[in-house]
Amino acid sequence: MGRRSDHSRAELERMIIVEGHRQLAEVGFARFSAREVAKRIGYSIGTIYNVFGTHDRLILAINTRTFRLWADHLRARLQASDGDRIRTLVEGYFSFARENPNLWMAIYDHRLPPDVTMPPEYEAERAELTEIVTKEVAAVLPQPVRAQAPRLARSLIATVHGHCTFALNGTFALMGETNPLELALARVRESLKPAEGGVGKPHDARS
Amino acid sequence: MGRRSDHSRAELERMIIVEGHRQLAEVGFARFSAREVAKRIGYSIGTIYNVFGTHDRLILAINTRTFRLWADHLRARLQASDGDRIRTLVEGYFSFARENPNLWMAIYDHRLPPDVTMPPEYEAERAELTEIVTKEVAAVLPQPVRAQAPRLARSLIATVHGHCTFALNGTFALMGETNPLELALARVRESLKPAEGGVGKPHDARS
DNA sequence: TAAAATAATAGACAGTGTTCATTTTTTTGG
DNA sequence: CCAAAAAAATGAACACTGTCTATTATTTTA
Repeated sequence: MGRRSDHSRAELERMIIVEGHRQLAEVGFARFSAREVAKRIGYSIGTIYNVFGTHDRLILAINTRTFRLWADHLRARLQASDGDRIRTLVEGYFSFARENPNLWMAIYDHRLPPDVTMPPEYEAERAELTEIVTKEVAAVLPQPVRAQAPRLARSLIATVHGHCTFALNGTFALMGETNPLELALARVRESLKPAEGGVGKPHDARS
Repeated sequence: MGRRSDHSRAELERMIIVEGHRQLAEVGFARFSAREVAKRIGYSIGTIYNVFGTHDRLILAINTRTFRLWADHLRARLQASDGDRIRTLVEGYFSFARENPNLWMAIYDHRLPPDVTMPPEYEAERAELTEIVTKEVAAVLPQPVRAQAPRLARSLIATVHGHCTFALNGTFALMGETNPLELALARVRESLKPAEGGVGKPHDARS
């Protein structure tokens, strides 16, 4: 068979990614199957490999989509924020992960072999996410230290990421921790404290 | 065949775990194969399943071993510490992960299905690791807030974990970060600062 | 309309985890 | 010492996986 109905190559690619996304969200990274994706959209396994070449590239494409949805999620939250944009950011990080656990975890479950290079869209989407955070961090830092915003943002992302990971994978539950989100926020607040309110100025750091 | 040479059941179990550990360290979680482990110790695949019952339980047993080695690593480092035990702890966390990337990552790569319960030794070994950190954090906290040591320790572990994850999986490299360890240590120092030196006392927080 | 290019197929291959009837070995009891 | 019971080990079979590729079908082009 050749081209079926009126799907262009780009449309087919999109179909596969969308269905793959649905699959991945449903069964998780470990049970994801390219064959099953093909079956569900009425194509054969060969087509998937004609389009994406390899399992890794398919996952990469799906994860790129997850990054975009995640960034959208954060932007929407920030737009509706009550003013405490740092809290909004941390809550947005957590809520996306909690609402899409399999998709979120898949981003970190997937370790690509050293011979596979990341597609530029993947890196771009990822960079955008970092940028969203960096912007907010910079806005909260006083002029003299604002230049350190990128590095501090990286560190705070890692901090929140660690807390979110432990929240989703059960580590915190094992430790007896019941409120990972507030814990993460407390850490972030600490790091921004000397900046947010100026040195010495009292600050309502909730625990 | 029945019992071969003089291996008791416990010895066989140990053989499998040791070889599995070696395998996992070599090829990583994604490429790990129970069949290969069996082959390498001169047994058939059936024996592995007679002993461990399932792939998940085998991984769990191997990861339990990793936890014990990790705790040993930290204890040894602490014993040889120059006095800055918090730094020693953070460095110990990172160095173990860096020296055993596949083993360390496998701990978090492995998501066990909800019907599988963790063996008690697994939880115990994990709790011990937490305890090591909690002890050091408590030692550094002043009396009035010492009761908060367990919760703060959990949070700091998550913080360091996040930084270590990004260091190993390439996220920090993508972000342009070249010194994840010092970044993590800076965050930990911040959280312990009001405690370590008392409020207002100057403190040598390196960045 | 014939030829070239493109798209899609599905069988084959080498793996995987898992199960289990069968065989081998060891232990036990008389 | 040897037969019967218990324990240990086997490996073929099953249903899956990712990957490759020769074949077939369709579309586009000239």
